[in-house]
Amino acid sequence: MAIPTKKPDKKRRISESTIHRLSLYYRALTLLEKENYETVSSKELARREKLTPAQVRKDLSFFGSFGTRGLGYPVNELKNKIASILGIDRTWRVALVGVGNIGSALVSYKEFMKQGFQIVKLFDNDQRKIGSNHKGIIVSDINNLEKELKEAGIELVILAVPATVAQYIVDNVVKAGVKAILNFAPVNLRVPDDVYLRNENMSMELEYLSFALVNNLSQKRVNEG
Amino acid sequence: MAIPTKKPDKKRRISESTIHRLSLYYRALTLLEKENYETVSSKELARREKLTPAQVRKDLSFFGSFGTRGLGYPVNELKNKIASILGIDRTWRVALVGVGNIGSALVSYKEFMKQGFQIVKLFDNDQRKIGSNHKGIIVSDINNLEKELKEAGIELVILAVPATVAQYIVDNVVKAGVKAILNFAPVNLRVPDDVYLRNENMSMELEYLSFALVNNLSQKRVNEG
DNA sequence: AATGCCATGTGAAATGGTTCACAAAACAGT
DNA sequence: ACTGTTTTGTGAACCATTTCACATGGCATT
Repeated sequence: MAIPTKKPDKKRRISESTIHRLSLYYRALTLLEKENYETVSSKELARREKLTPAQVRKDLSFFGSFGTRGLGYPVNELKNKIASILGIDRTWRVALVGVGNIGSALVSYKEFMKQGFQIVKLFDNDQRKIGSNHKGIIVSDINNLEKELKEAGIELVILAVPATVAQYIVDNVVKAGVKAILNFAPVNLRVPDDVYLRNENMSMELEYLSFALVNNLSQKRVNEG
Repeated sequence: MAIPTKKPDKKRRISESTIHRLSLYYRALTLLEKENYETVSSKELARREKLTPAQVRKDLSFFGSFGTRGLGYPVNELKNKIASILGIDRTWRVALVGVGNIGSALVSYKEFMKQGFQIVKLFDNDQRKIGSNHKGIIVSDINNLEKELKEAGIELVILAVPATVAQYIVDNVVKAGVKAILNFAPVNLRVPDDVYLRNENMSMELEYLSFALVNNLSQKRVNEG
């Protein structure tokens, strides 16, 4: 019997930071599970991801109450619950556009697969790449993007193309009805309000380190982005 | 004659978000420069990076006053000023550890070079990779890590190794006196207080998208992480 | 059944970040 | 020189997030 832990509160808006920390908790719990822990306290979870126990409890409390006072949280149960909240208790059909440096690396990136993100289509505009095989996937012609995204039932697109063509491709991805895009190009893309766009800017963290070095920061906070 | 725009205020702590936005401003200014703009308003800068004009002005005001009332900011001058704040008005000697999927991609990643991050050393533990040439750099044996990092005067290390060995390598990187590390492994690493560590977790943004899709978020904020 | 202990869940307080709103400054046109 | 227009720079107000602190609930032991 499933006991509803908390009535869903439509009013409360969950912050981006909280969601990012859920990813960290999920990672920590996966490890704890491997280490055969049955339960874990907010204190231990916090220690493992350099957070505070109060933060852990507050984050989880937005979604229900999963712990037992005096005992802590059941590792496996909490892990599953977080997976369900994040929507990674299923598989997502992902297409990757741009089989260059970054793109090729991402096809083989095992973390994606582990979390249910299955790359099932590849696209490029380079005739030498089109038709070639990457990890069992044949690279499609970018000109068939819209059609093939629809046919393959793609729900999520990863963009690893040069900044100059990114907007053009995004427009076509949107036309194909895809509602979630992860962009690696260092450019700010325009999408309609009903499409989720996130950017992964790998230079940004290097720049932060550079800033920290030249300014001799004492704060030193670990970013988990 | 250099006119000090503002007395350095040791009290004020600059937030991480502000620094990340400086990266965005820098990127926008680089483009504006190419488009031959001489000046730019906070309004236009904000529009280009999906921020508010007040935010742009506030961010910049932490570091001085660079604009002219009624006119806006001088594009080239502001760009240089931000580069100086971020510490990317120079080159950094970078080593990359782990020449696998991600590592190989990063060696060829042009954005790093553009911002002054020069990858000058590569390390791996795989005998088949040691000695091989990637973009003109010979891959060194991970066993010589500490010694070669020192010899090469490395200031910053990028870690692209499996999570299981990341801590061991970080310990050696720290021993070599490196004070800034960018970690791609999905694991929380321990470093001394005087070492800056940042994590690049590529699954995190995908998980955020997944969360957004299953929860039908209306907020939809672009993350520039 | 009662006691002691431990760790959650959560309002309230504190802190931190963003937006507002306007005075001040600079330029253009007359 | 004056007027109008524009846009900066910045305290103050507002809003969001984090931390605090403690009542509550559950387990274990006797």
